[in-house]
Amino acid sequence: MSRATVVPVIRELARCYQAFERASDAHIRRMGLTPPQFDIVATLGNTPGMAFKELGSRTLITKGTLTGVVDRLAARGLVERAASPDDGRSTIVRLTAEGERVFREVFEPHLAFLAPAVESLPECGRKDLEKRLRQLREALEKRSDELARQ
Amino acid sequence: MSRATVVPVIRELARCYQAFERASDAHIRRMGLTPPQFDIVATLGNTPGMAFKELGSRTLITKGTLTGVVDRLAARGLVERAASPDDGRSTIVRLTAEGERVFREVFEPHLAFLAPAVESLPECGRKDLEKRLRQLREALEKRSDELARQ
DNA sequence: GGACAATAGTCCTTGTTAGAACTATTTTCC
DNA sequence: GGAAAATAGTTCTAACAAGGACTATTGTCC
Repeated sequence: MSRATVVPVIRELARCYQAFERASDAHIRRMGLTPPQFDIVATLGNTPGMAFKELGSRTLITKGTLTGVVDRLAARGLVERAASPDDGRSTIVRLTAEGERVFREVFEPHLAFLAPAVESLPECGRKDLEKRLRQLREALEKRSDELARQ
Repeated sequence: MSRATVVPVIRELARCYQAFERASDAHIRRMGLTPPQFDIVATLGNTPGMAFKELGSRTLITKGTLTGVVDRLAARGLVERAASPDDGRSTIVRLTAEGERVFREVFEPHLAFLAPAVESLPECGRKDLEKRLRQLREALEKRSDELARQ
């Protein structure tokens, strides 16, 4: 019974996200970054930097992965680590001047690249979509919680 | 101008998909498979097997990655390779008897696990969501094509 | 019918991913 | 104020991911 209901929604969700990823990733790679690297640079843009912990929770990149991504960005001179003044365990990550330059060069153009697709939906369609996606997300998060509690 | 329009939709899409992935992956891993392995087993279930090429295009796993995933499933005895009778270059992948058993044990229960989340949306909400996701996907695919053509 | 382009899989490299073990620091609480 | 719990990052392992080089076949077309 559940199959006929569940599969089409999940399939469209997965296909739509994968279409987004394919378009987005291809554009990002053309600009010389990997998708997680772009995510980090975009998150750090227009901020004074932030702790690993916060950067990870904003980008949904787990700490073990984040170390490596930040290492590669640091090796390219786009970000730097600094000791936190408040907490000796914590490390602040921030864009270098070169990182700021890349951010400016890459962030808005990427949104501009995606805009035509999003704007092809009518205004009310975008609002609908946002609302339904939020509902489904909340329901899925509840399933995760229930699984974790078992 | 584009930023205020584009970001919220993309954010909800990404968050919803990631919530799906988190829930789905956690459940799949509990059943002893990785997500790509589940994808392969689910795709091969109720079929006589198929070529690498087709399996890759159905699961959106690229050939280089697929070799490794199939290797690991074969090592666990869930799938097997067979020469194609039609084309000497082609290899057929199919479930073993054990793979069929795992498919039956894992596929429907996974849908049943996801069902409560999807069914928390009203019927009309699901239809709406599917429609909007399809529209957005088509527009995103167009962006990919336009990028590739440049 | 034989050179030559196209195709199917494998292998390799670089990067991402989660999660667990580990170290160093901080917080909590008796 | 000191032991114990919690927390922040790093390191490690196994797996996935894309894409390009490579091998073996098959198809094409003069």
